[in-house]
Amino acid sequence: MMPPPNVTGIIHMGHVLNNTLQDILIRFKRMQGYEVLYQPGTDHAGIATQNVVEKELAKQGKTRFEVGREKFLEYAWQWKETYEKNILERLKRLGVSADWSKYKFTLDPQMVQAVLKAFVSLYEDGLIYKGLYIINWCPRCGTALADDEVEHKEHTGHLWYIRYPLVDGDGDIVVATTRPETYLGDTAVAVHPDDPRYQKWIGKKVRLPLVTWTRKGTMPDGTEVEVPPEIPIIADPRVDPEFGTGAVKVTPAHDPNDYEIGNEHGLARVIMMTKEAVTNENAGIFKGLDRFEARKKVIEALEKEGYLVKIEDHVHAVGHCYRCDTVIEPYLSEEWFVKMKPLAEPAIRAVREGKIRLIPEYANKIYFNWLENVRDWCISRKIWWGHRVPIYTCQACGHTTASIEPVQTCPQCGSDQIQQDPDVLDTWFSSWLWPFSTLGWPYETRELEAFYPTDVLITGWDILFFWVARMIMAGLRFRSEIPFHTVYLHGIVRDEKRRKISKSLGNFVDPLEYIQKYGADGVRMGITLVVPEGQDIIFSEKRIEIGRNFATKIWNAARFLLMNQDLYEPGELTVERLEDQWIWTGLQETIRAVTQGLEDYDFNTTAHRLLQFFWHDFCDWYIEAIKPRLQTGDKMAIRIGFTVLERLLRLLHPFMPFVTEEIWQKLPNHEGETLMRAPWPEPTSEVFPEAHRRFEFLKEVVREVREARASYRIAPKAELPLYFGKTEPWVRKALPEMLPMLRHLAKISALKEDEIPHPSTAIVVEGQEFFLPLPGLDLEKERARIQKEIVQLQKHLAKVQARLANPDFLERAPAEVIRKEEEKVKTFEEKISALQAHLERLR
RNA sequence: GGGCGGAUAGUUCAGUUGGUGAGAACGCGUGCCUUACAAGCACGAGGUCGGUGGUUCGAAUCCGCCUCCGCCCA
Repeated sequence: MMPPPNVTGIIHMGHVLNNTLQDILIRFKRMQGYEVLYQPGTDHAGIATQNVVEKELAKQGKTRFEVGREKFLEYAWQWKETYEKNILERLKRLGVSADWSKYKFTLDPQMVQAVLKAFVSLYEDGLIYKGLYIINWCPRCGTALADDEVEHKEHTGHLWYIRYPLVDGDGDIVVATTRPETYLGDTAVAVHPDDPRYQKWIGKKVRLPLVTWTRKGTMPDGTEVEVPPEIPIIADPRVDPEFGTGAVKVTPAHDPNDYEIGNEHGLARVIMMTKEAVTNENAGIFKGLDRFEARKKVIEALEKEGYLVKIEDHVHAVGHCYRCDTVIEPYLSEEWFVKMKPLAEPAIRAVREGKIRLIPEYANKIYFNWLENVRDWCISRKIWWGHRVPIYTCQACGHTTASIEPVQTCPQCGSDQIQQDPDVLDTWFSSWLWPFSTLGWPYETRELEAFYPTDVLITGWDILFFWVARMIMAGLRFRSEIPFHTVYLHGIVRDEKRRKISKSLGNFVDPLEYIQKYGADGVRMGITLVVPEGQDIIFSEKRIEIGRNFATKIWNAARFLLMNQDLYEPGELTVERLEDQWIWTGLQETIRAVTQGLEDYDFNTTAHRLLQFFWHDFCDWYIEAIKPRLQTGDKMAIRIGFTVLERLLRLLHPFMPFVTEEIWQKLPNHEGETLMRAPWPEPTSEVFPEAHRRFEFLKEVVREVREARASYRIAPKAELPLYFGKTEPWVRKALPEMLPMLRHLAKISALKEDEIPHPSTAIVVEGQEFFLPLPGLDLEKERARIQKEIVQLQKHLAKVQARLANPDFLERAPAEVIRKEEEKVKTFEEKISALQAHLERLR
């Protein structure tokens, strides 16, 4: 199931990451033979889309109110068509193998039915209610936001200390506030009940400075009242005595905390600004000012009249609209809410009981922490683009109905004066139904039967609460079943400076550009190679360069083998030679590890493992090792080469579908029509651990020879003989067979026995001794080098010996560990004595 | 204020249940156009594993405290 991108805009690297991971899983499962459904779609993104369309209109000098609701929605649909095309094109270019015939948009007629059904059902169950509450109001978007749509940012502001004179008698009380302008809406001053400083003040009254007019307010029970400038001092335990002076102003209509306090103490709510954040009648002489302007004017006036005691710098969190970044105004407004407690409990249980697994595991804690403290969900938005609230109110008798079908006549009084609620629903109110609405719900379809519950959700951390938690609630509520058994959460894609990607920062790059420059495979592999589990991704173009380079490497390796295609004849594999047994064994391990890695959602490690094996085992060693055989027309070498390549292409296909398919089509030994549907490889039991070990030994010898050649500046093309020193019989038997390989890989001309060349350098691998003759060797330098190495080895040896000399270690460490340590001693000692012997020889 | 992460090579990150002589990629240095690949090949340099105390025969790994960074919720 694809998390639907917002149809508002263009997709970015976050979507690329998200869809790449999903597609890897989908292709993997498809090759394993499962019937897979990769369900695509897009989201109408209410506020976001409304914003961009409004901006478009503004360019033409119009507002949405001038064009009207119907016309505005036409514009919005046009917008959707354009961007939808744009998004789908990019996903397809990335190679996303979704079932495009099942594409859904959250405002499709059937999706609308789903929303209506969900709303009415919750309403009838008493879980949806309307109320006048403090909500987060975005004055720019002109709508309420849910709590989690507000972004809190640290902001260095001020703490203003204002003096409120006592009504009876002398003296005054000083309150500290971060939002002085709202004092015009104050209806009390509160102190902590135990605060000794203010005991005698409780119950008295103070007068709001400069306020000479009567303000209009509403009591918690709804009755309208006139509020005088004289306000009471009350005691409430919510007041923090440490904050400011310990006395705070109470503004129930403009602060969520004060709202609570006001309810408890029966305080009036005085709204002092409009929904556009401009001061209203209640602001008296300050009426008609923008909120920030009002703050300035209020401060000026208070200071002039001597009511301002002092100003301090103060850092505090300020809420911002997550869509337009405007400062949020806590505001009293009539909105629709969903009761969350009854929905949250089953959702908590599903995860706690392990029915749903969150990856990474620590996401559980965050999930529980949020759900256990969840607050009711404000779902109405005062915008037009979205699912309209299906509430119908009779203008005649006031009866309200929630209905799926439009209501024409009032079921109570029969009047046809019916008005539908003008608000639309929060976008997430449609997306939380996504796992089953995309399968046809509220209708019982074949898809719903076959694919619900779904299996895996892959999505970003940032929408764990917005979306994931709510989908779990909705699934359990409306389908009585969890929506998916696994949720994989990935991080946010950031730039090199760890900033979020956004157009306004100028660090946004259209993924299409990357795809054009590095190929879809390069982009996919590049991002997979850098995605850590659960953490943010630091992305830079360099990363996909690696993916692109790997794709090129695959292509070149395949090209090389195909160059030798003439040698190929189909037939049984005879895996006999050391290098063949080595690569074959490695392949089986790789198949096992990749399969397991994908089963475990370990994308990053698996991608690295594949790259490592293909590039640094298959290309760097195996292909190089068989080159001499190919020159002599060895048919088994090419047969095994193609077989290994063919298996690797299958393993790589989920990650890099394009190159792998292209090469696979060219291979002489592929079976079937398309790699996409080729069966996933199974490891065979035929492995050769002993051969594997010996080839690793050979590699080490080659590396040591190369190192010696490099450090003594032997001409790259000059061939040297390699002399056996003290070696075990198998080495003397195996290496002559390997001579063509040694010649090709290490420029060894011949293997010689039973004599030690002089001067020469010693090579000791696993206790086996070799000598490389170096005619012009600087004996002094060489001795110094060997001496240095001996000292190093002795240091390590001493450490291990000390460990073995410790009786506690011998007594308590497991036998296996002790054995390993003893082996180390042997290896070190062997190497040291070999080097010392060589040192003698160089005298 | 509450919750959750992170700190390992110049950079981005791996390091399974404690048993390593601490790894990779990029970057850096040196040498190579070796008839698949310079988007490449070979070789190399580079780390007191944030600090501190503890548990242990043994700690990058487990526990306590501290410092710094990030995220989420109030």
